[in-house]
Amino acid sequence: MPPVAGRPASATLRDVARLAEVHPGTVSRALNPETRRLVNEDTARRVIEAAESLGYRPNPIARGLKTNRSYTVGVLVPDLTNPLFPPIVRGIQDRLEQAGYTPLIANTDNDRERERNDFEAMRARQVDGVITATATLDHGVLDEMTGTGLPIVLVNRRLEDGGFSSAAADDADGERLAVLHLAELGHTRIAHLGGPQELSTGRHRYEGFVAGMNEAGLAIDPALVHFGNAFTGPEGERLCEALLASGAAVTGLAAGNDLMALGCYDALERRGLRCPDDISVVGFNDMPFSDRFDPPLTTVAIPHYDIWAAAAELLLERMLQPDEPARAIVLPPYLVVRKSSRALGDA
Amino acid sequence: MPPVAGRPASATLRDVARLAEVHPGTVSRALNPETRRLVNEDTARRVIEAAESLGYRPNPIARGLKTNRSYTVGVLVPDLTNPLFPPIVRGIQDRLEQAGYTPLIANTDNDRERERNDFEAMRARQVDGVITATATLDHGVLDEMTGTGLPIVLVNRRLEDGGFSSAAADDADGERLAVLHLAELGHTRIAHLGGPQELSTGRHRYEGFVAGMNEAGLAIDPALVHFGNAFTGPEGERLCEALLASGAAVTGLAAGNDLMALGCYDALERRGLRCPDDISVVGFNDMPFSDRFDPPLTTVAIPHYDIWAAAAELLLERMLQPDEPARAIVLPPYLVVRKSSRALGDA
DNA sequence: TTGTACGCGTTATCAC
DNA sequence: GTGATAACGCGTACAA
Repeated sequence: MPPVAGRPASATLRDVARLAEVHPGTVSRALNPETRRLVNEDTARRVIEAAESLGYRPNPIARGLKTNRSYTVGVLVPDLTNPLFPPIVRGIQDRLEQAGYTPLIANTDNDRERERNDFEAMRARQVDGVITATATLDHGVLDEMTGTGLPIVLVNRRLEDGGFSSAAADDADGERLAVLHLAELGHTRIAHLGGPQELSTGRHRYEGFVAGMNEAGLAIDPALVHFGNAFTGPEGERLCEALLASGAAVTGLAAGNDLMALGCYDALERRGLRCPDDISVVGFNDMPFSDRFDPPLTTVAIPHYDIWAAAAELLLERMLQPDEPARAIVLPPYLVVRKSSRALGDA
Repeated sequence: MPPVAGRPASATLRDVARLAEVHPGTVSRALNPETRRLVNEDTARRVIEAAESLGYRPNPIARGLKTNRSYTVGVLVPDLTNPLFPPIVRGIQDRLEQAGYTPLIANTDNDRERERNDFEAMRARQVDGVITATATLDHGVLDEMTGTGLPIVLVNRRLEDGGFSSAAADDADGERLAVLHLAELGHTRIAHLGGPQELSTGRHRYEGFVAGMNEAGLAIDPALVHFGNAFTGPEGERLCEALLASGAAVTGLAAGNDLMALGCYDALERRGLRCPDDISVVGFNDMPFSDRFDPPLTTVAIPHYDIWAAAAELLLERMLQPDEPARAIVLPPYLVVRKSSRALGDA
């Protein structure tokens, strides 16, 4: 024996059987709601009482060995410290727990290698399904995932081809709302400092930007459109810095997300510009505390909790009926106007 | 068979054995680093090759059934959406994963019932240990936990009696720093709007407040000391509101934590008072984005990541050597001065 | 050095 | 309606 401690022994099916004076098989049937009807009511009651008096808890490990299911699902998140994700994890957890599943959460750190590792670790833990929101996910990893035959649900990103179920906000429509908001305020020189275009999120928001500009009858100046390598504050700062340095005339800024918008705040401040007096900024996500920033951020809100509840729902669906076709759920975003945007010339 | 899908069949020990033309037992030995020395080098190599070619992954479920260990640890967190916790979860995860453990994370929502449920669910999943930071944890639940014999580590709270290991910041010293900072700025009418006194966190911070006041040679006015029922924004707002309504003269405010400080901002604003012009506010925790608030919050920072890394370390310790005495690790906090505090009369 | 055999706790499939 | 038995995948005494 290695010098490691096991867990304290706890009551097993057999212990209950002994106490109730029935066969272990009967105990199994009596305790499982699915099969309880197969057993005499009195016997069942006796078994249940015995189980309770012993504080019996079925061992999911043993059960999993037999049923080939772990009642565990993996949740891949790029970065838990991004305030965007915790509410999300909550949504998933709430729904899954109530269906008897336990989520296994992993930070991929937007690192491909870690992503692959985490996925493998989850497979090894016999997860029954995976929900993933990792950003760097390329087709390589996804193909690998598909190959495993595991039910998988994508969150916040959609794949046109693959047979993945997905739950996401309508990013394009959200960005469109942001642009129209700026246009209504009289802005015409509107920039888009977006996220990576390899990500559906980044691409759709850019498409929404284009759509909004067209709808408002505004021309898109290529000099005002730039894409970052990540949806982070530093990237937003870098992009904004470059934009300002270029001397381009800008009065409105549609950032890829709230973190990038925050980065823009920093760049503006460094240049002695003020938001919204000199430049209006609109974010995306309505992340927690965005109402607390200085100035409070005008942003596009998306129903995070709902998205993840939907993702959990989709996963349950696919785990129960793997042969049904994949579904894509798209939820509507909405604009939250705060103090980082104001009418042009309204200083 | 119920209408549920199992996981796709994957290679088992036996498959590897067949391919390598040895007995399954030999495969087990060859693949386990601990026992590899018992097997012929050539055979081992053949086995390993076979395993790789089949993409074999040992089934932790089966392994756990045998070894009575799951290589899984539970992490109980009060509220993942409090930005305080995610970095923390990261710290734990990083350390545990590198030791081969997978964390099982649960939100207790500061709800006793949920807390108990989550703990039970973890026990059922055969976790090898538990790290808990839940606030409402009373002795009842803790006793129950002790009764199970599971290795348990407390985070951010210490229990004088129980034989629990714990990792926490020196809350008292932190609050002392906050008070001394205000005193140095010339404030003499300093209030403490603290958290629940049933929690060691709340109590220690109050003690630190008292210590700091004494050290600064200031009198403590009971009318300026109030405790909330929770470490939340609304509670901070309620307390501050009441304090202001009482007409007490105050110029400095030491809040129970950053969230409560934020609540104070709201109460001040509603009364037409300005921070720091009229009242200086100091928070606790230096939670993410506290530098982004309006005004940026002066607060006591604690080494979150370190605390949780330490917690992970302690848990590993206790899992490997359950008979060693429990240890309490206390880490030093430090002050982060921003714009929510200023010298008295310096408006 | 390797094979054998059993058991971990549970469920499924038979009999009875 | 219930009992007996095998099997899930792996680890490990014990025998060879």
